[in-house]
Amino acid sequence: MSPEERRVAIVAAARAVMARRGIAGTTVRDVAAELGTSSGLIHHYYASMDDLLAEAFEQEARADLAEVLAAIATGRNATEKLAIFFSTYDRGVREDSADFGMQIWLDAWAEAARRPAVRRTSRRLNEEWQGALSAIISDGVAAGEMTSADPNASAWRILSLLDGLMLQVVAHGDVVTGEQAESWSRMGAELELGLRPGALSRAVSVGGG
Amino acid sequence: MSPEERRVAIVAAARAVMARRGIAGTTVRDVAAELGTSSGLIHHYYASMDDLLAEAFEQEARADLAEVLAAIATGRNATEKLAIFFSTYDRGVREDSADFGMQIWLDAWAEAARRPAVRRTSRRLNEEWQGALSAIISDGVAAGEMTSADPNASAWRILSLLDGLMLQVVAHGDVVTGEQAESWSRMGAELELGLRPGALSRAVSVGGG
DNA sequence: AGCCCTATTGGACAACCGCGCAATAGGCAT
DNA sequence: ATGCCTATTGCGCGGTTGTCCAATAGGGCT
Repeated sequence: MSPEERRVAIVAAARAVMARRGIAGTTVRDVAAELGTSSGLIHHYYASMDDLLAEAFEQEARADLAEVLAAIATGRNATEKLAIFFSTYDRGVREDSADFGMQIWLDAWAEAARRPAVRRTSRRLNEEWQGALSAIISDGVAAGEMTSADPNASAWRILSLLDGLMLQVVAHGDVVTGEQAESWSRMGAELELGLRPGALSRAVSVGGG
Repeated sequence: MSPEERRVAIVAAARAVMARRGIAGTTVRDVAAELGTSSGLIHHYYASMDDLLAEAFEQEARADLAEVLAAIATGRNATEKLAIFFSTYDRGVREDSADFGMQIWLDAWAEAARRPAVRRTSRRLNEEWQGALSAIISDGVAAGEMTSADPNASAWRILSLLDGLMLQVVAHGDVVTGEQAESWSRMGAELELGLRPGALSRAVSVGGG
């Protein structure tokens, strides 16, 4: 296996373990076991565990973002794009929780205070999520589909509401169900943007329209 | 020192270390050093570290909750109580960040996946915050001050929006400022409850009226 | 075939963790 | 003063972590 392929394989293994055990729970030996190689090999390609974790978190988060952005791009107007945005979170919530990567965000936010590399990555990715939402809202306002006195603030509110609700689902289990988090965040967004109730709730088949 | 005093002193030391290093970064030896005693003594009073951390976190979080509830009790109607609720968060944001305990909530939510005792405590405290908000909203709706089709859901939305915004402030610094988080969450609550813009923004001096 | 380079191994290492235990010390009742 | 009781000590145990390194294996070039 070439050095380039090996580096890719190591990060892929780290992402798999991270999705299962979280950032804080990912160890060198876990990654090595996932990869089926020795632990020493990881340090032959990555100088420190912090570097590997930061790289793996960035790729994991960015892959998720890219996937959602691609799905959003198929929407034909701002309202439809937002509906698709929520439907991707819907899909994430309903999936087998082992595959759902929200736990790594909880770890990233908590670890941000102590790991500068993780903080920078986490912040940058959060800004990109907010920026994507803000752009959609601005377009929607310009097109007369929705109203917002401050698209920037609206985007932060919608994203933070979703994060806050998902946080309860992931951290505390069924104190808030995934269905409630999804439904409530849609309702919050509709209210925020002056949309009629249910405007974001109708099923939108990704790629189909 | 009597056993009762000693238990109090141990938890106090644990809270001090926790505020400085976070939940995940608090070890038996750290607490012992803070207390000026041996590490063995901690286990003479607390069966496991998980128990001690959960107890310390619970006291820290409950003290904050009690303080806010006491301030809220001075409000003469639901709208005023909500305004006071936000003003206490305002105070927290503007304080020296070293004293502001939001970081331990980030740790608690992340550690919930790995520490059962912490998860139970975190969940219970979050439910109490939501319950307090829900009660105020129900009263406000009954009194005709505000509207909510589902006070329970409204309370979760308001709390989650605030948590999500504060999360950005604590984890990422000035990507969202404390003032923005406070202002935006007030606006979200006003929208959620059908209050006129600014209804929750006017200054309410705690205890004064 | 022979050689060299490097990917890879597998374990050693020090530092840390929670936890438990035998020994001790110090106060209080007698 | 004596003796008991328990708070407290200090260290050791087993296990974990990230990191490092000498040894090896295996593939490509001469």
